[in-house]
Amino acid sequence: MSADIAIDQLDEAQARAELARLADLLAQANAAYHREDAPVFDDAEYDALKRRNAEIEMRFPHLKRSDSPSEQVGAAPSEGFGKITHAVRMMSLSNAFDDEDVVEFDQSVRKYLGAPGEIAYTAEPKIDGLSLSIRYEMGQIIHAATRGDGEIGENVTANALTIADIPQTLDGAPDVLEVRGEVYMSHADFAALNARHAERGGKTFANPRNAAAGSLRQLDPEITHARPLKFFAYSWGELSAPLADTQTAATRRLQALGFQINPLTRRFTEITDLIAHYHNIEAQRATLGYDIDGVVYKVDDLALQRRLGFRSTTPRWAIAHKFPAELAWTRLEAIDIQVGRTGALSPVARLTPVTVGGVVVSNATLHNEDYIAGRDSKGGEIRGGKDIRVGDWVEVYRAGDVIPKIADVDLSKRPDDAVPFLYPTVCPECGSEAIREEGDAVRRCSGGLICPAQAVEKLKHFVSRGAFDIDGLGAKQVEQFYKDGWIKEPADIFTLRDRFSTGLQQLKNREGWGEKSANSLFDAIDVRKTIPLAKLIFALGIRHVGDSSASLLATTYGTWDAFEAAMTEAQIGVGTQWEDLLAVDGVGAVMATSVITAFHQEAERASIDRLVAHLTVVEAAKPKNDSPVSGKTVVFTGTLEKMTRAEAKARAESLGAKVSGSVSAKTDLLVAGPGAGSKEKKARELGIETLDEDGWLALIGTA
DNA sequence: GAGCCTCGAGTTCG
DNA sequence: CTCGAGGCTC
Repeated sequence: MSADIAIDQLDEAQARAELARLADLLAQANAAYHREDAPVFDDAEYDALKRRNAEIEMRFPHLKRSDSPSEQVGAAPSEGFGKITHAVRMMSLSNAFDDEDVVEFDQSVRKYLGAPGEIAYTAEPKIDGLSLSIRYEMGQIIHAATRGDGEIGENVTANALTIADIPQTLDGAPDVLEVRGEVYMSHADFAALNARHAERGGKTFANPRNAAAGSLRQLDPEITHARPLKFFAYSWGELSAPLADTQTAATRRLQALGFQINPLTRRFTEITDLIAHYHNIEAQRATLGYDIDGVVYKVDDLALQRRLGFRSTTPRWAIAHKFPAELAWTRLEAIDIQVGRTGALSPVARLTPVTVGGVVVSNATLHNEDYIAGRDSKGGEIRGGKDIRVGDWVEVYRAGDVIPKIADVDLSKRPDDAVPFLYPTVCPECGSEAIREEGDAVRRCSGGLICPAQAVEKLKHFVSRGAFDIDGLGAKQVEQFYKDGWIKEPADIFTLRDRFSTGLQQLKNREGWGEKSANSLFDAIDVRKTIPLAKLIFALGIRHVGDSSASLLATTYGTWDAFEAAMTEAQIGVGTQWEDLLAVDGVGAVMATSVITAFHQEAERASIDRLVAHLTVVEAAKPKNDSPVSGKTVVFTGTLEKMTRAEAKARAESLGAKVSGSVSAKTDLLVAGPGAGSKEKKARELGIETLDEDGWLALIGTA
């Protein structure tokens, strides 16, 4: 059989046939494995097939099949890359900008754990590349995904396979292992790559990070193969068995499996030592041979990491201590005012283009009125109280290496005729009065939907990701349609097809629009006529109601009819509807007022009604959580010995319980430690179930 | 009332 | 990514 032919003796036709055969076999094997019935092959056989497949692909990259087994999981990417949902979310890290932030980090860890004694931390350079998660099952690489938004990343398996630092098979790994780390390019390789490109007259990359990102996201793996990418492992996602008890041991284990671990990783028990190591690494920055942008500290003990857990997007047990940002001087040419969806006037600095941290910056945010004036919103000084004037020389940096901001003003170079910036009190877009509420940092246009800028921004929000997300109808198209007078409010989107049976002709005549694209736009719009309640509420763009609050409202009220009826009947500050709204955990008076107002203002309400008439709104599912405490209100009292309050609360909430501070008739369960007093007495009077700490831990299954 | 945490709304460039 | 502010806890 062809399986016996050595790979380097295969001709093209044989290779093609062999790849087809392997794809078929491995697909069967995967199906069997995932159904957990009798595996077709044992591990060693599977392993050998997978390796053979990869090796043939390596030799004949152009023969690689679209359904290649090396890219298993998820749909075959038809356009660009397929998506992969991370089994375990890829978190980001919170940042420390100075030594004091690091001390505070340590204090918050200790406070959360409650007098834990000595705590060891690891410190490692933060590589400036892009993060990658690589999944292995039974020692075989299954897929590799970029971080994406943390939940869903892009399938770059074929490209990851070409990186020498990424093993294709692992010996002695847990059955399921997701290895996480950073893909990067060394300075030397970056320079050589750019030199090669320049020679051929091609475009060069601005910095190693862009080169690494551009290389990993090549659609043709052969190109990626020719790019010298490297990989450091530092973390993991899903695991079928623990790697070790500590961060240090776990990364050593990854090293033993064949991954590169950064050699400057150390373990310390004193914060002063962490900070000393930070400065040590900083001193070596120029000679490392690759870009780093800080040092990451992690609690070493994985049991403590587990106890500390996560905030919404960041772990409590790690922090990135960033190096000071790169700075550059340039001239401020103008200050423009943009008007946002809520009417907020935001100033933007137009700069003489300047390179900062490897990219050319020509705009920078100026935040608000006070920032320009050199005051913070409480009247204190920022930037030494220097105001910013058009014509000034300003020092620019990229906050978080992303958003350009102004750090300083050089008064010695200020032109004699420079005058303080006069912040407009009238909306530059519609001429309505722009009002700054007492105690508010932003000035807002009072024009509402009369203001074209607000109307357009609201429409852009309506079609954005997370809201209606209509394929082919992005910010640009919305702007154009608004200018044409075809779409003035969200409801107009859903009558486009009908109203433009004649207009289609016009649409087709416009550049970039053929009959096909116009029809696919209309189809994409029709698809979204059925919309989940949460997305609809979010799409309305009510101030103070974002993604998360919209979901909250949706699950609280369940249906559009219930929500709409409640908001219509509700009165601000009084009545049962108001009380019900405020009883929702996470809704306060400000948000409640904002929502109710939207449903009571005539024009806005009419617009909402016109929109909803076109839609089928999908009921919001009640959050189902089958933990024994989900939906229960729990109160903790007395001294907890195995966990701190914050920890107990976070754990209970992650299981779907609501944690309250005081016992009332609504309380379902009291957890009382030693020293419990009046709360326990009250619970007894009310006949509320009471448990001690061990009873609670047993109940939630972590005794 | 202060202090945390989370969310919302703003922003840049490739 | 950051700032400001809303909401909740102590």
